Amino acid sequence: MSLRIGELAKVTGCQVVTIRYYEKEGLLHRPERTNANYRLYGEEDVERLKFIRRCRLHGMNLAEIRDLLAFKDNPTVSCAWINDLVERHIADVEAQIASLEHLKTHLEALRRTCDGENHQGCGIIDSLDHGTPCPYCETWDCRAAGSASRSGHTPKDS
Amino acid sequence: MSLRIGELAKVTGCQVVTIRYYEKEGLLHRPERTNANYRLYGEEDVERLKFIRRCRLHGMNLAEIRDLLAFKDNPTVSCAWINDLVERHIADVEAQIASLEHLKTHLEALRRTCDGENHQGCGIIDSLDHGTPCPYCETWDCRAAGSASRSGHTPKDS
DNA sequence: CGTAGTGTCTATAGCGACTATAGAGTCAAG
DNA sequence: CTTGACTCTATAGTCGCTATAGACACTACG
Repeated sequence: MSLRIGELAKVTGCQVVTIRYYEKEGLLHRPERTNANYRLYGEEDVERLKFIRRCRLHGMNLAEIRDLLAFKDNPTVSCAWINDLVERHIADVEAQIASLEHLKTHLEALRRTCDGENHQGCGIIDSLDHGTPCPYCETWDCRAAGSASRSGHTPKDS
Repeated sequence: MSLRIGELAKVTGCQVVTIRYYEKEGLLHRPERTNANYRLYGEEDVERLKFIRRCRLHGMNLAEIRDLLAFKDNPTVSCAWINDLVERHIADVEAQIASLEHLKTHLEALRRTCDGENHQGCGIIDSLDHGTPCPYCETWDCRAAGSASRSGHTPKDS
């Protein structure tokens, strides 16, 4: 039961290029090759890749997944740090939610400042021009990138 | 009243390198220069940069901000698209929040699967190994990057 | 006058997790 | 023998910065 990379992609829902990328990053082992130099994967590889994808769905980054895989391959020490990892992720996710909730209230306030008729300039542009009424946000250390803040919502040096 | 780049950075809370980056990206105009080739900024530049930063805090990306600045510089057409833009951002933020809420429930379930004592292997690793009990997430099209999903939480090809 | 410290300049590379592209080789079916 | 689908490697691009290197400018101090 050997799969080529396209078949592995299909059964795991992962892109072919991403599989090669994971190999390059050391998350997946280097698989056997056919005579034509095609990669050949077995059941273990399928499970390993599924594990990786599940971790990604849980918001873990590749470095964390590398650590988890290393532990899985060789569970010598206590797994307490894995609990800590999950705890940190929960806290991080909570912070992101709070940040996004706050952003949402701002965007909703912004939307209400213009009726889209442009008879007297755009109310949204005006609001953006004159700052927000929220004292918290004036110093909001938000490094949002289209997807809003990662760093949370901490006021900085007032 | 002319500011050098470091002073502009200070009054706007923006990094010096970021200011230069915005100039390169065409968001800020090319400023005057001193004899020593130092950039010199005026009041207008301060306001323009503050506008940009406010937009970033509202989760807008640089392309969107470029459009907003172009409109501000030359508000000829209807501003209805700005309303649409804000609406889209609100929808996007809502989707992200929903996705993160869902992720949070998963992480909390995950945390409960291990007591950190490692007497019989790690429960968290086991859970990650065997998939999640949530049928929704099995096909979760989540492109999470540490900061969780951007693309939302849409089941794909069941 | 020299020098130390700070600020500025340009150009280039790195981050993370992919994604896209180019150009070549492999293989089965018609 | 050609077509098309698949695979290979290597490299560059995405986004919004951030970091680094090496050079120049300016002020203060001795």
